[in-house]
Amino acid sequence: MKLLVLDGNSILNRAFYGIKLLTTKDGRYTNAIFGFLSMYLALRDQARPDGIAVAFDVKAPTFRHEMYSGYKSQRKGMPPELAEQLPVLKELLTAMGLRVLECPGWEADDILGTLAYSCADDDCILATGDRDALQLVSDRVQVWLTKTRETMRYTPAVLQEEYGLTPAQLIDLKALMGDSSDNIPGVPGVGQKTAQTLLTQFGTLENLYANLDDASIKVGLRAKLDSGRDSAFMSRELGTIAKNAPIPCDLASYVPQPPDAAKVTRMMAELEMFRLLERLNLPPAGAAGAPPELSQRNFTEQHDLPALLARLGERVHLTAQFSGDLLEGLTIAEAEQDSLVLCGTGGFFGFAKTLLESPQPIYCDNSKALCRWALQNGVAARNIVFDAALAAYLLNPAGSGYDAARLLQEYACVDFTALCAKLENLLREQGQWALYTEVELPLACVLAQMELHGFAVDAARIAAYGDELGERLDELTREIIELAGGEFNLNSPKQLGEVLFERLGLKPPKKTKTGYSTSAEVLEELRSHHPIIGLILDYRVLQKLKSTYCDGLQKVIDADGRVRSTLNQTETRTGRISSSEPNLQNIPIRRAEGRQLRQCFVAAPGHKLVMADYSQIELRVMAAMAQETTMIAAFAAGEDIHTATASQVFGLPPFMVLPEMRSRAKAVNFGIVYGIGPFSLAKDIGVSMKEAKEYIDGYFAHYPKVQAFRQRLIDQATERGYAESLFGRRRALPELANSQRQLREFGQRVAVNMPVQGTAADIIKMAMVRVAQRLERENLQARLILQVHDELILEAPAAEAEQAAIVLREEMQNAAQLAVPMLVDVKIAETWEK
DNA sequence: ACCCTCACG
DNA sequence: ACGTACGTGAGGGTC
Repeated sequence: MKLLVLDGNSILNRAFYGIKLLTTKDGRYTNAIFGFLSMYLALRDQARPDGIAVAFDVKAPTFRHEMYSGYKSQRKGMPPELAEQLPVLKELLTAMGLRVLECPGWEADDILGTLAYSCADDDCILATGDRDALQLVSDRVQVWLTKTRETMRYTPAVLQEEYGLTPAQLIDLKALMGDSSDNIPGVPGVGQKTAQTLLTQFGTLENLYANLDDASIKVGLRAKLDSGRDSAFMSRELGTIAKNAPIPCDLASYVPQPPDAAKVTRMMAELEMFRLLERLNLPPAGAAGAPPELSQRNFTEQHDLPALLARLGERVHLTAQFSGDLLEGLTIAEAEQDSLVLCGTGGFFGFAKTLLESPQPIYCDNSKALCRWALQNGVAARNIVFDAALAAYLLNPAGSGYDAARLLQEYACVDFTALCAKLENLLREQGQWALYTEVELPLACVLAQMELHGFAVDAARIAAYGDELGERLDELTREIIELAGGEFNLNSPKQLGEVLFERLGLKPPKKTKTGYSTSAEVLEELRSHHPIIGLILDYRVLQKLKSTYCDGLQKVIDADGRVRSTLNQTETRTGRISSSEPNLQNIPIRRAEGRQLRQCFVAAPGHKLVMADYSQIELRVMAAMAQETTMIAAFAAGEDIHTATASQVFGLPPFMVLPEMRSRAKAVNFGIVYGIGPFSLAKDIGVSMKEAKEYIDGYFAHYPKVQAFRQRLIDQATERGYAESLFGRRRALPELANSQRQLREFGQRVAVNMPVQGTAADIIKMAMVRVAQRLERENLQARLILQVHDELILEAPAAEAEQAAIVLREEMQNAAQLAVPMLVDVKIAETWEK
């Protein structure tokens, strides 16, 4: 049998802090209960257990308090908003027929441990938000670590991969590190990295201490370990989860009882959780009908593919289920019928390959993931003709998610086949079909290839730079604390604000919603008032570089020395691509200190980076769309557009434009695209609002078509309810009809900005598709590896670099024919910095 | 989750 | 009186 055990307190806590505080009409807090139940339902559906137990802590002291008087002594009680939800949840779970376990003198952890231990011949899943439970993992026991967004499933193999340790060694790991939240002492100054290395080398705490004189342990570390010996062993005892809590170990007694439907319904109605009530499969409380769902038949055995394909007819509609890079299942939809779910059992790979390579057009819901899988597995998936997520994104880029289940509800379709048909019709009706088939759909496969290819990094150099920053930060921290006259956490804006504006008595120039602002802008104003300010500004810069870039990047370097970002195609409201985990679109460049990081992004041995960026793409797009002849002429003549603008606005010939004038004109040029006003322009370039207004007026006087264009965009968007790029990308703008002036004005700025930013996004996307196609056509080895909004980076064998540069330039310049030339700067180098 | 801050285009 | 320039993602702190 399979047992699911939930760590009630841990999951409730996650839910409470992970979800915004909500109250019912009569003022009862429900967020934690809601979050808990959502998580429970998700866990139940994924685990499909036979038995379920929910374990809670009780307030009474435990055996750990007897062992160690300081144990959790500083722990704060739970906030009242959470405390009031706890008894309600327990009552509800009991009414649902679930076994709620509490055991005075024992923590919920120990109940988990005991049940896991009881499952000698059964499968057990422990669901908790607490990493401590990982020590319980075994061949039969999985720990599902619930984070707010996702659940990580831990098996011994996953543990080995992540920590390089066995479950039992995790106890020793914690013993060395200590646990400040439990107030458990470890060896002071030993961090996770050090502890991991020691345990990998020595296996256990005992063995480590038996070999403390081993030459591989540095002197300082040895002294730390030696003086922390008692703490470490004490900590291990406290951190070991018990397996003998006095609870029933008869697993059959955990099979859920029939729920008290009336009581559950009443309680859930009082908590105003009607949707969740439906998901519990109890009689509904009177409200709303259930959303349409795919009903499914499960097929785990191998199938007769030709017969299936024949039955499906011309088109194959499928949704794919991935677990990381692993294709776990394919759900094949048949119109007006139940869907077929095929899972990864024997013969599944061959089945999936044949299906994806079959000549029938494939309609899917995540073509990028499918392309990735195909590329990784030597499968030629050339027939993907439709991606529901991409279609829905083009129809509405402001959606909160584009998975098939969500879209089925949103578009009120009975099955995936119907959904695809509906989305296709809408795209055609709205004139977005070309953008869809010629840009977004082929781009998905290009992005898949880019994600897989990754960007090579010089790991040693990142590490060395991180260390250097660490030393400089330590030094700065010392100086700042000394000037501040006492310890505080200078990563905390709240504490920093208190130090600056209360302890040191500086005048706060600006407040945020929640307190004093300590942004760089504010600090810059205060720079001359106290020597600490300059140091804090320096600290901020270095801290950002170290934490986000040095430390952050090092965490995600793959074994082959490359970083692989996720390139999100359905994320932004303007049509841009975004990059995450890691974000490679915001690697520093503007300051010298940050630019060093770009030197860490390199071409693989024997290769070169070929980098190209569009010069002023958004301004060119705007000039072309506005048909502003003066500006178009300046671009056509190859003039420096900021100097040309300054020359217009200041009424001087270009050679008389001073650097100051050019930089002001540049600020106006940028600002115009964002719908800037005098206030912000004044702030940006440090002039009076009056002067800023004169610049803007002067700008429009010399570029009247730009002003007319802006007005036209606003009028059109207001009339139609959406803004639109040159190639038909849309963004709905309900803000334009809002009664609040502030929101309306925001809508107007977006109505101007989106068509410009969106058109630029369209163009570089077209370029990416063209580049990828041409590289393939010309049998070049060069590959796209990154896009940064107006920049494309290729990695090419050194011998191919020149040719790749030509391809890149031509395809980018010719991606779209506008009334202005698209100028592209191309560079070939070893690193991203040059 | 949300805020603040800051990195990029 | 209030807010005031678009689009992102990540880290750290706090609730």
